[in-house]
Amino acid sequence: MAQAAGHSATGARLKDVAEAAGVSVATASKALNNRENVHPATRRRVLEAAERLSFTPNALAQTLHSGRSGTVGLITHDLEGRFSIPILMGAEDAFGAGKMSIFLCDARGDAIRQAHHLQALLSRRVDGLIIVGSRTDPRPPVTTDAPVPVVYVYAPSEREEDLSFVPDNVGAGRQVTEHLLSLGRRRIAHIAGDTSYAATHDRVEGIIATLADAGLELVGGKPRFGSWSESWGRAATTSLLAGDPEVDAIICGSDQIARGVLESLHGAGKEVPGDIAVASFDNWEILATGARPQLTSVDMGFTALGQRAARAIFDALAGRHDSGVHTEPCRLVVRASTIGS
Amino acid sequence: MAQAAGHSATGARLKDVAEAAGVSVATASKALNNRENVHPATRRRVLEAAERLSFTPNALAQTLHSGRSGTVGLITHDLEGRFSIPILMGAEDAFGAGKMSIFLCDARGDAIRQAHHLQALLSRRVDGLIIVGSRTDPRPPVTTDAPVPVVYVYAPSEREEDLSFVPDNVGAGRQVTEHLLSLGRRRIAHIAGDTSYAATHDRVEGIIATLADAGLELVGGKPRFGSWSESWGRAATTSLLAGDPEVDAIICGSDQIARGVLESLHGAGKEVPGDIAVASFDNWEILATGARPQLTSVDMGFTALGQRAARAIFDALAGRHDSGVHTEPCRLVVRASTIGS
DNA sequence: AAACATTCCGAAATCGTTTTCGTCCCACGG
DNA sequence: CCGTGGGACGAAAACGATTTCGGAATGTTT
Repeated sequence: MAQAAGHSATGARLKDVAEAAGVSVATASKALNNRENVHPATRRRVLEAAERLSFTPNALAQTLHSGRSGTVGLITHDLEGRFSIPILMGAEDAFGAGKMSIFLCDARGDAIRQAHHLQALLSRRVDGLIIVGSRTDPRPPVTTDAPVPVVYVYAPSEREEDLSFVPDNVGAGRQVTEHLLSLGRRRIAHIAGDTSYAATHDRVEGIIATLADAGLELVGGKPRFGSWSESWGRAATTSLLAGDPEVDAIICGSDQIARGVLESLHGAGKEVPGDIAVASFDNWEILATGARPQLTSVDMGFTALGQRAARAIFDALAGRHDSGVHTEPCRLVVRASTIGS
Repeated sequence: MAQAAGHSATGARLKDVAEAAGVSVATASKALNNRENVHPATRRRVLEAAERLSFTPNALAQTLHSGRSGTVGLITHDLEGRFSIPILMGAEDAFGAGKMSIFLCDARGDAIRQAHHLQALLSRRVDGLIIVGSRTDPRPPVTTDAPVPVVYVYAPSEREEDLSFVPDNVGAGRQVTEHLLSLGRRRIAHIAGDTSYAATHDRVEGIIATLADAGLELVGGKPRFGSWSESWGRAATTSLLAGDPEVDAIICGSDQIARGVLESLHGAGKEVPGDIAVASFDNWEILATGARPQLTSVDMGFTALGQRAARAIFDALAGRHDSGVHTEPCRLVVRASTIGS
């Protein structure tokens, strides 16, 4: 039991460095932090000692003293990491390499778990919080009186005073529609996703508005709502071709739906994009580039969202507060399903 | 500049609670931590005060004093979060709700970034480290003298003294082969993934050994190596059918490959699983359940790996050290691509 | 040589918590 | 009535770093 755990040597403390260099801890601290009033020779001795002992400052003690931990918490509700990993990476980038570390916690859509993680993060004195939702519908704020800046990503907060960043789904709908129109497609159908999602309706809005600007409307008059699945894509395509065989482009609510659509079109003997062009949303690489032909898809820009969130926290920390729901532009990635070779 | 930042109220400190309750901080601490020698009435007063001020102990100060942070670091090299998120969730589960928090950092396969994250985590005094690789090939240890227990997951460390947990790819190959044999399939082919991956060869080993036990060998005599892509699945299937048209089952190196295989089989007019059964590895839900028919696939058990890693860190913290590469069993998930309705 | 300005350095306070010792007071037995 | 034991509480020392402020040593003027 009381055996030597071996790991007791938690590394050198500043005190050890100071002793090795023959100075006080105060001087050692100043030397290491490039404070003034330290003799060059002394500084050198301290630096050497620190190097020799491979000294690493205890970030906890630093935080305790300064009140800043150089840490932000990221609470996600995204079970697959589909959103959170790119957002995490974007945030890490924006925080400049090494200046900040990110605590990622998975709340799994559970309010209890979320509350627990929130309190754990705050008690570790994170300097900011990023909350990632799993859908773009507004959600209740995670707290109303956090002592640090909070930024919502993907799912905006219902509170106006809060700051949120979401992808521009309406714009995404516009972009993909304009792309198809520019290719000369005029009989465009939309096989949408789950109608309970705000993202679904935003995309529809962008699509319909763009068509209207061109004096057109959707084939069949309205979108076909269903679910975010390949099987829905297959089923919808079958019924679409039966009812409106002259369609020349299909916008799909997601890459998954598009995969089903492609399969059905292939089975029906339709050429893509020769007979019918196919485009979708999400740009989920594994699905979009695995498809045949590869899918034209709108990238939702998760990395950019993460960067925006990180910068917003930086700004808030500097006293520049912001609020409201900000939309971030998406990016159309054109592949062979719309402009075949 | 020097304007009130607004967030100065970092919450109540123990000192505030003590004053509100009319006791010393020492007594307040004892009351909150259920130490003895505190009068019940006093304890009640303290608890009420803490409640009223919504007091949250500063975990940093606690860690500084106790040396235990209740935190583990998870450094991942998995860009997509495909492995790390399930592993993270498994670890969180094993650490009992709320006892431990997990710091997730993405090193993106970059040694510099990894070193930086390592030092950041250690300086925050994590109690343990979990290192997640992106492939099962042995990798150089992240450090040789960490002051805390380190566990490698998915990619094992090259050092024998280190502790690693990896999925049992050989066993996975066995399981899927036995499944097909039990269904009466005898002419089994294997369209494998990238030959540079250790996982590829482990799976091949399991498959060939199991076939040998049954007095069989692979159709074509050996696996067909390629890449982890749908297009490879399509291409390999075409050449396979041309050379060995009597094949009655195909084991695919990944779900992605399987998707390509299914598509080619469909195009060739083969029924799945009527004419040919298809099975694969990874059980990537989005791919496996979206396929038609849905894919029988071997789940690599990431969550279980995360749990094992967490328990190992717990054990090491308790003085029970372990080492070597431990394999964790995988789980065959049977779907329609092998046992059609 | 005295007065003064410069450097350079160290003692001590601070951050918020836990824990170890005292100290105080009350009740009890002798 | 006095000594004693023990329960309740508080002062203070950790934990490891930063920062303020005062003091010592050196150098520069008259």
